[in-house]
Amino acid sequence: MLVFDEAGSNRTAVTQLRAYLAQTRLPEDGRLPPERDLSAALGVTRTELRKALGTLEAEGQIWRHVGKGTFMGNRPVDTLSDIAALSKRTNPAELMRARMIIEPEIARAAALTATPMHLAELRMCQARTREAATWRQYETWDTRLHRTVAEATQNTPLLGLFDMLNALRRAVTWGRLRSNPVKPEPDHHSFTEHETIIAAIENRDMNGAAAAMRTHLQSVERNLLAQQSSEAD
Amino acid sequence: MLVFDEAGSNRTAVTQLRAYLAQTRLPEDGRLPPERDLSAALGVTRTELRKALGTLEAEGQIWRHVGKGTFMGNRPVDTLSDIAALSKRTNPAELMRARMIIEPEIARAAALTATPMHLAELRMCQARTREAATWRQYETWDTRLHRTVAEATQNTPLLGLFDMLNALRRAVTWGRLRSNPVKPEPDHHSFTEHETIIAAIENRDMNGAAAAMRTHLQSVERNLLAQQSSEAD
DNA sequence: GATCCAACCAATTTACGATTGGTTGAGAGA
DNA sequence: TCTCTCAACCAATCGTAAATTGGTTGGATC
Repeated sequence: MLVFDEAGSNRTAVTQLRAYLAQTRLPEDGRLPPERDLSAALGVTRTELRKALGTLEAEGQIWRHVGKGTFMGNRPVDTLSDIAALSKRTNPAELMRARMIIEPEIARAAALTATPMHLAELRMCQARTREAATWRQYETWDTRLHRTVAEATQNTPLLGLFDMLNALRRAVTWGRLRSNPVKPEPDHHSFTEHETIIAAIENRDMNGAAAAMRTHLQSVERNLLAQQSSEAD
Repeated sequence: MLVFDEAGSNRTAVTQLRAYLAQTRLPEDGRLPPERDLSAALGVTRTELRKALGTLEAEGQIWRHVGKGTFMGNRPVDTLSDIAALSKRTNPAELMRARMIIEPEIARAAALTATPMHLAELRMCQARTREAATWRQYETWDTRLHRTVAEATQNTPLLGLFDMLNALRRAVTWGRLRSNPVKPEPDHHSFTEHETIIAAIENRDMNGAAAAMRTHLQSVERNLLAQQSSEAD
């Protein structure tokens, strides 16, 4: 089945179709008539018309979709920058992979651009997580710590991406119940890992910051898998 | 009208409602029964129930919306408007830095997960950019090429982040006019750079893909600085 | 005077038939 | 035997109408 061949018996159909598209005033959305109508209008069979449409589609001049119709121009991309829609089409594992890809790079950038003010806030957040009396408090300061890293990049779009990831995280793991109501243990893995991240940023160690963040997220992932109801980091 | 007062005659309703929420196993989305059903189930009048619901809503424990229903947890935020807000607080240079941080990592991930279908589409997009008769057509296929790389990661959240960056790009550079109306020259830097990126992904060369994407974006940035009205990539 | 109740309102979801591009298989025609 | 045609069918989508749901109102009830 070859759709690029215009030299075959469908040459007339393609030619007729091209002429039709050139002459006809299309509606605002660039939609052309249904195949059944169009084949009758051009006086060709639907099979022939579909071959011609296939040719034009391969050329990128039109695009088609079941139930929608056939349209002039390029196929529009279905953007999914909507949190709610996105959260329904993903899962915690996929989201974790995305974090593992993005957040180390944010930490790397932060190591380059963090100001003393950011470093002070990072230290403050770290202290608060250690002092936390409940998991709820811990999560609050942990979230702020991670966001401060993103703020330290001093890059507004990057911070926006981070916020989007965070919003997704809330939406995806929504409805969970934390099984462990007590506060985090003093030897919780996150404490030392946070320390490593902050130290690397202080030392302007970009590779170290990225690596430390990656290690941290891997620990979080392990915890997430081991204990489904807890995704603290 | 005071919704925080539990000492009034609606105390029983609030108490009953709290007991109901504690005992009942809610559906996955945290939606609780319609007011009419719930009032009957709890044996209280709808007016009373609505008072109690108002109390819990003021406490932030539930949220309601006409036509949707009543749900546990915090009202979800719509980050859709954030694009517009973000675009006002950033600039092309900052956005370019964010792309330089994110997109190489997307290319790296794509090198690992791209399917033959993705590779074929990448090749197709590349051919179309070379055939483009106008800058408009070129940009269309260039955008699709870059998005195909993001799709090749097969990671929904990552694709969402990429779309957000793209939406930002459109918003930030909105209103520009390309000064050069002719089509891209055959030796445009992007052609060979795209080739390098695609080849690296085909060879499963993760580091190569990331490096090639970084190199490409650096070229784009140079062009952006040299010729303000052109940000083709 | 407060509460209850029924009806109504507007936003949203659900249900269902019609439409549309895509596919299959029998039959005609060469 | 091979190709084309035609009709039917399939699944995704659209359009519309009915049902659902939180919010509001006004008279009835205690």
